[in-house]
Amino acid sequence: MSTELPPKYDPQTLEPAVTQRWLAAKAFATFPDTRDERYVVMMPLPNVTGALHMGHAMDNVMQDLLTRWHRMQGDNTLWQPGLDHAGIATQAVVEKRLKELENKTRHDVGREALVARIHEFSHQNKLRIVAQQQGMGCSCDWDRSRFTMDDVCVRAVRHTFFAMFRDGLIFRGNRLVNWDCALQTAVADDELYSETVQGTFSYLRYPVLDPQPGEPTHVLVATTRPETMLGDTAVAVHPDPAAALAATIAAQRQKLAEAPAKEQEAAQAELDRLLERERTLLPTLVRIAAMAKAGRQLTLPLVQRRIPLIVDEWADPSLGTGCVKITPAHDPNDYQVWQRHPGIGAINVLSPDGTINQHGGPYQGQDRFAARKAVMRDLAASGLVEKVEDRTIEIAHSDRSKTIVEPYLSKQWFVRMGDVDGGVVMGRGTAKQFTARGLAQAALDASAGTLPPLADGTPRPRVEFHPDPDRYRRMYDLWLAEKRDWCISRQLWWGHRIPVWRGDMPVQHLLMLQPMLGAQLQRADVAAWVLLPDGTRLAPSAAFAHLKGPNAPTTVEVQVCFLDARQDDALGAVLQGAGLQLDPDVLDTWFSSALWPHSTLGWPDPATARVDAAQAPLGAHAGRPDALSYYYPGSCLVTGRDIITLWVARMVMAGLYNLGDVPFTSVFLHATILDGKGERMSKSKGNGIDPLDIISRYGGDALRYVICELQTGTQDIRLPVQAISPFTPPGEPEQLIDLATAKPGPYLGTFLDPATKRPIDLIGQYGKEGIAPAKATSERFQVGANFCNKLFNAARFAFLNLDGTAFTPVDESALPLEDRWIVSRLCTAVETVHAHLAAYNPSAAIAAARDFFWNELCDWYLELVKPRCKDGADPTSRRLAQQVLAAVLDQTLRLLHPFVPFLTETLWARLNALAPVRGIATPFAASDLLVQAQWPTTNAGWHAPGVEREIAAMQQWCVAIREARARYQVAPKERLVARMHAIGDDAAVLRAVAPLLAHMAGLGEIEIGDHVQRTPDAATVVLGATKCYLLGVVDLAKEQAKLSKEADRLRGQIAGIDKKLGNEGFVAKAPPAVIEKERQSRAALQAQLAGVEQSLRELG
RNA sequence: GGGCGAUUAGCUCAGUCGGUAGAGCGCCUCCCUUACAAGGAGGAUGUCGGGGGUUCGAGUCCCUCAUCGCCCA
Repeated sequence: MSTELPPKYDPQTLEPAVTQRWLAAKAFATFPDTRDERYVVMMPLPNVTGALHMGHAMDNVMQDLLTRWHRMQGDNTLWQPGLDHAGIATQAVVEKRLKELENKTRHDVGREALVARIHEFSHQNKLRIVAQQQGMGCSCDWDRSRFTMDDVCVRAVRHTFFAMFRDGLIFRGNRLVNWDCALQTAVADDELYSETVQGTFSYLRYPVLDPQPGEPTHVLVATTRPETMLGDTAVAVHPDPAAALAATIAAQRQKLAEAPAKEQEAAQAELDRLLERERTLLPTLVRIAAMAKAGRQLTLPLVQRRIPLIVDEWADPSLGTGCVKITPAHDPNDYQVWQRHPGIGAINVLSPDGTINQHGGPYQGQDRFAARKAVMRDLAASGLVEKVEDRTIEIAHSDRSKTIVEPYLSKQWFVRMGDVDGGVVMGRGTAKQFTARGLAQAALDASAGTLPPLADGTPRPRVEFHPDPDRYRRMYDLWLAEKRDWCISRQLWWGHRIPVWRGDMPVQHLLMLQPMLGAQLQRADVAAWVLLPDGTRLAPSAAFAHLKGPNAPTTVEVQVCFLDARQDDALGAVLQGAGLQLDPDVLDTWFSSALWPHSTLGWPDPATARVDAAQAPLGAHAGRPDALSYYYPGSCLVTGRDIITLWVARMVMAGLYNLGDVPFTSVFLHATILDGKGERMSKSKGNGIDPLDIISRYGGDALRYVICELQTGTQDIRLPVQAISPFTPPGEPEQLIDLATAKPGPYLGTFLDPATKRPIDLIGQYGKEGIAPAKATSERFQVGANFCNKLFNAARFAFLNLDGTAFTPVDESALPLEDRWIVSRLCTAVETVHAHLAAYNPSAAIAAARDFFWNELCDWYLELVKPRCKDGADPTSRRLAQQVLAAVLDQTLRLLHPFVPFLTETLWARLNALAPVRGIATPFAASDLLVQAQWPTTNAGWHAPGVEREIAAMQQWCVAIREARARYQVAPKERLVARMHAIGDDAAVLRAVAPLLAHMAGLGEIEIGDHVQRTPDAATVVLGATKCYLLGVVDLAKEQAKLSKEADRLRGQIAGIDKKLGNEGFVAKAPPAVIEKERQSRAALQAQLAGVEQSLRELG
């Protein structure tokens, strides 16, 4: 392989070549070995649904940064990559394409064919995602890549489900879910978005059954969804409407009294409205409340059902009609009312496809929106519609199908998060087994550090959050503390099917089967439950006893789960014969994600985990321990804030439940990437950026550099996004359109180009509409490309001078001043970068690395050694310079590698070729590939504080002289004569650095001492007690003005300090050290002022 | 409605223990100096969101208001 560098920095050719080298060498592969130090990062598995965006880029770069850093430190480092099948998101995309391209629904193609199509679709995306990750330089162990639908993961899901089901932690229950009628599945709260739509508010009259004299004949209710009245099971009124309304009125009076002027009017209007209600509506409500307490009933119109009038505080007398129709199966609040009044029951009137079911009487079969019209028409015909108002309504939509979701009562599977009588056995059968009060409590204990110690007494590791431990732990704890049961069933075809056979059975039938089934159901690899009609859950043996007893019901529900999936085939027919069916639903994607940190390592049994032939085996082999025992528990989970509850908490629970140990000990939460307007980046909004677009424009290293720089702490990041205008004529300079200020276009994801007023399409969805597609980019990444260009050129300069550099041990203290200085600064840089990385502060780390490289190595050291590298320089000095330059470049490349791996790896190869052995007193550890090289270690002998002070003085003088040169417009090439009036230490330091200063400040001659004299045309530069005269550059009048200004500035500063020192409080209370510091700085300023004043006198 | 966070240079952000504010980009001046114009040398730029308070001293601690964001219901 040639290590020659091209003349220009070109990431587009350089980076793919490096990727090939790494992959060919399997540089990221790792295996269990005898090292105790290990570092394990489990990639937050991206969805297979689409490509990666900048959020993933942040996530991946942070992981790679930590991974490379630890790998270089010699840890056995595993970064486990993989992909998530993302149940609903993926199925929705494939179904949408099916509809668009073939006009078919999933039911047209069937379950098996649909799953096959999704597999095919997933495969394409997997390739794309891996290409993106490799373009970013991700150093994952690709031979261990997993997919949540792989055999290994499928088995882990099965085992976990089985164990939780057997332990009674998984159960099926009746709950209100968000129902997506288009996809016909429950969707999670985080899969919803809300949108304002134009709707109506209909006032309906429900007849009172047998009204008594003086009682109202109807009760008025109001609703935005009239068709749900078919499922009403009650009407509620407040138990004490008078008191409730009085309280609201009192609160409004208070609000009015405190309202600022501009809100006065609105507050007064609201108060008037409430008082009006008190006069007109309240008497009726009081009467209705009394009727409710007397147990009166209503007739539900259209379906002619009797429903009770009940009292419940949910009915607010200040809103609507003061009475609320209660539809427990279709409204979350009404569901709560039902929980408080179980007697009223719940009636679900919707079929899964959103049509009215058999409970809707005459409306059965109608779509819910058609039924809404029909219900209103029929109610109006009966004179039961009081009025209809137009109203805008916030309504929840499914993010997957973009349709309105319906609250829907259905049977779903849940994981019990709360505490359980007798506790939950965690890590059953492992050496780490313990008992927790419940799953959520175990995860809470993990963050609090209150898990019980291991059997040998050592404390169990806890989970800590970075970089803000308290804040993020609070988010985690607050969510877990609710201990809300986790709904894990999804009515989809794509995913891990719920492995439970279930069905209703006549008790007689079940008892007949007992001789045949009884023994099977007792097996350790079979878990079964019998559910009585009242919800009681019994184990088979208890159930058989109970069902033979006196209070036995006639039918029961039976649920059976096999540990071994093959039993579904073997015994399925038998169970089917007995009337059971395999549950059609699949598991929530997060269920398999929760297992990721151990399923990928082969749990429950690495020895029998089936992986592809080309992949790293998970079981023990070739004398190595198995992957699970070596790599679990892992080290650090890197992810965004929004995932704390969805995933981090669930991984901790699953790890503790299956293995008795946490999956990781650190959680690094990085920032969220926002666009220029502060909005979250999203593909569908068109403000997202594909990392590959940045890479093709600026390079992967530039992308990484800037991402590291952006990650400062807890601060979210604004990344202004520009579109590359598609309207630029060929040959003309590219136009960028700022998306923060561009007006939105006709569709979501489109914008108007301000120059041409034509729309552009940022999401590639509107080709049919004739809208020009445009790529997004961000100029922020130019900074990263500039850095890389600088590094490339600095190294190129070094290489020009390093050919054949040999290593000879040399004591650091014997080096010339500038060599000792750069080595000392390097040492500080290494310590600083390391400390910032350890504190999860990549921005501070890369800033420290950059400052050293650019501001010290390039700006000073490379310039300082140039004379020693020239032809004709002293050979010994030249040889030393080469050795130090090679050594410093070596350490710098190592230090920068985790940030910009492609370029540093390229330069490393060239350095290896030119100067194979590098070091100062001893040679550094060699490595063919930088990715596997040793992280720079600090060397106490390199620190040279005295040298740093001398060079700092030289730099100060250099800058001051350059400033004077600029001010007096001295040509760069002109060599000046400097006379420096200095005494004592100052003079000694100046003499030591004089040759360096002369070179750097463009001085032809320097004279130092207390005897030097200025000339009238000399510029004077004053630093402390020392004055420097630059001969022959000055315009006398200008100089006088300048010095006067300078003297005024100094007097001002001194006056400031005098004021402080004159303050009795300050002198009395401030710490002595602070006072002393002020005194010293006053003395220094005073000396400088004296110098300036003298110069003024000298000017005349 | 509840919780969390933010507000510092034109832009994006740092700012440790309370001791008179920094970086990068952008801007201005000069320079194509034999690694780099994707560069070098120099320069300008701030009522630290507003108002109170604590303190000898507040960007930093406390209260309050305003604006913006996120999460939860």
